[in-house]
Amino acid sequence: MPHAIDLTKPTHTRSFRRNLLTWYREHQRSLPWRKTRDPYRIWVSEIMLQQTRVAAVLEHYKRFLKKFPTVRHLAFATEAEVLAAWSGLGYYRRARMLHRAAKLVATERSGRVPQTAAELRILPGIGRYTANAIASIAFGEPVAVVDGNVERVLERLLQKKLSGEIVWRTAQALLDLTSPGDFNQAMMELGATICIPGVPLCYDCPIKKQCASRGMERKEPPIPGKRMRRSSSLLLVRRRDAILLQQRAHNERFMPGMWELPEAASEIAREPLLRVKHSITTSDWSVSVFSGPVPRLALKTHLVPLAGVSQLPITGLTRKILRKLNLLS
DNA sequence: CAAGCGTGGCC
DNA sequence: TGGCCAAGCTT
Repeated sequence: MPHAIDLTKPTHTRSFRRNLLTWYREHQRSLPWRKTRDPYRIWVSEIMLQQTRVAAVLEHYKRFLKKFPTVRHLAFATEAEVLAAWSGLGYYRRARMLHRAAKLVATERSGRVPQTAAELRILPGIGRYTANAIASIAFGEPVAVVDGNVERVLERLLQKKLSGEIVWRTAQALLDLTSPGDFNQAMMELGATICIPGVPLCYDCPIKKQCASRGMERKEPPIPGKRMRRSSSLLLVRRRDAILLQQRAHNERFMPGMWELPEAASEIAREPLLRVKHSITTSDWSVSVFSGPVPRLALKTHLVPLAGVSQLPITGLTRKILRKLNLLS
């Protein structure tokens, strides 16, 4: 009968680290941010990966770094350029804060990215997780990370709820001090590919012998949150190779300054060009897109050449619609 | 500390 | 089809 891990026993923690790291080195996914130690590139990846799927990040990461290859390139870009490169990734506040932080690094640190978790933590958009991730992966600082994956892995491993500071202490106690970057990524990789939400794939788990809840079902707390269903009508105005876009006010709380299709009058009776479903944060939208004339009260609208649309920070919904209509690659 | 912030892919 | 997320941070 295998025994569950006891964090106070060095033989247990050693065995855990070895098994996890060996597994990680054999099974890790090949990802672009794992092929570099450039702190700026790792920083960008960590911000993009916040609450965002790897597949979605992959599409944007390469393009973003081609456009902004160094922290200085990013710092000297305009916010609109940065948001345009971020378009589709969501959580645009991340891009604004990354841009602000890059400006700080460029102007106050001669473009040198901070090399410790404590200094990284000061930059806008970098919290405890991100600071520790960059410091451990790029600089080998022995600081543990806790994200959704790590928390789930640890709670299953020890079969108990670990709240607040306790999770961080636990992660730190397990951390491999000689390869903190690989260890942190290994914990997250395990959570993302083996110790997944719902039913975990324990058969393939490298540390199952030490896991207290191995193979046991756990009931995830059901979240009641029901999203609101709403509908809207948008207008597609096309003049030769240009379309009409409208910029959201800069003082909007939600996606300020970003570009989208103007609203159509609600009483349009014709059939829409297109219907799309779109979910954002708290609402599920059913959107109808009509072709039509320039609306009378169109504030802050501009006729934008199709070739220039990709340079603008457009919302994800706008991107989705224009792609469906083959107006955007 | 809970709420708010976006999106596209998956089962 | 549609509910459920995914390498968090800020307020």
